[in-house]
Amino acid sequence: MSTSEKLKPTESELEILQILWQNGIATVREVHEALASIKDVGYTTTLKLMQIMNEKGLVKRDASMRTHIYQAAVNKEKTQHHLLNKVIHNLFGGSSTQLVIQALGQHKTSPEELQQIQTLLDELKKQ
Amino acid sequence: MSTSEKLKPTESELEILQILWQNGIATVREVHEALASIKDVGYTTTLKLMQIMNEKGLVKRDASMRTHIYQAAVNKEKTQHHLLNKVIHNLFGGSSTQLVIQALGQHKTSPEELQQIQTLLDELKKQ
DNA sequence: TGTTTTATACGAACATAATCGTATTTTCGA
DNA sequence: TCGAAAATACGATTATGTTCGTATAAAACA
Repeated sequence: MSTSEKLKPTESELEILQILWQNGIATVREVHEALASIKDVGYTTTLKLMQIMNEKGLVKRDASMRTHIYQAAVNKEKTQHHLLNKVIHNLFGGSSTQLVIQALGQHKTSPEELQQIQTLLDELKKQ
Repeated sequence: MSTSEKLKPTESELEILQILWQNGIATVREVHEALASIKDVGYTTTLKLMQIMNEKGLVKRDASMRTHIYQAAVNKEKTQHHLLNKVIHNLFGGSSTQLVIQALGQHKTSPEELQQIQTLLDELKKQ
């Protein structure tokens, strides 16, 4: 599968990637438990999804033991970057500023976070 | 269709909504020309999509004349808000700050836009 | 007026994603 | 050791989205 395609996981695949990004490595059972805690899903469904993700190259697995060990095969930041660009393009007419304004406006942001953004903003202003 | 469902247009539907949000009203022909200028698509495909969107309640149409007049039936800002929340949740673990930082970091932002964000940031800091 | 163009309606085909049942194998505990 | 539990493989089904061909009707026009 192409690099660009690999950065376009489906929504279900993204849920699994989130868990793998967080855990580093995990078995199907572990991923499934995490998923089952937030939604109603059967074990073999999770298994099948992870098998498909393996075929697509979204995850890697160590199949040397009976219980396979999975890990993400795509970079978290790259995936975020790619999907965020799509949102900016599809939803905000290409203006990241519009997106930023919407995002800041609709959520409660702590003073610490505001400071974090301020720091980044100051740096951008310098250039 | 439920309100929440209506805020989840597919990618193709979103392309059409963008055009309608921009134009206010438009015929199938007009929407199609706009689409055809950016991608390869047949007229009846665009027509069918807009018919489906009408059934779903994503658009409204005036069918009193032979050439129907379409307009968006969902609010642009609400749709942006809803989909952005999904991205924040699915992709950034619920942290809008992380999204903002990524968005600002990966794009060239003009001084005017930076100022715009600064103004918003100042307001948020006051509260 | 007769032919060509333009419009909508609608079904069918195709692609992709998601879900789950069943078969098979392996492991482990009573 | 034997049966239950746990794991993977895999096919089948269902749902959804996308694409387009054909039929039909209305309008334009030569």
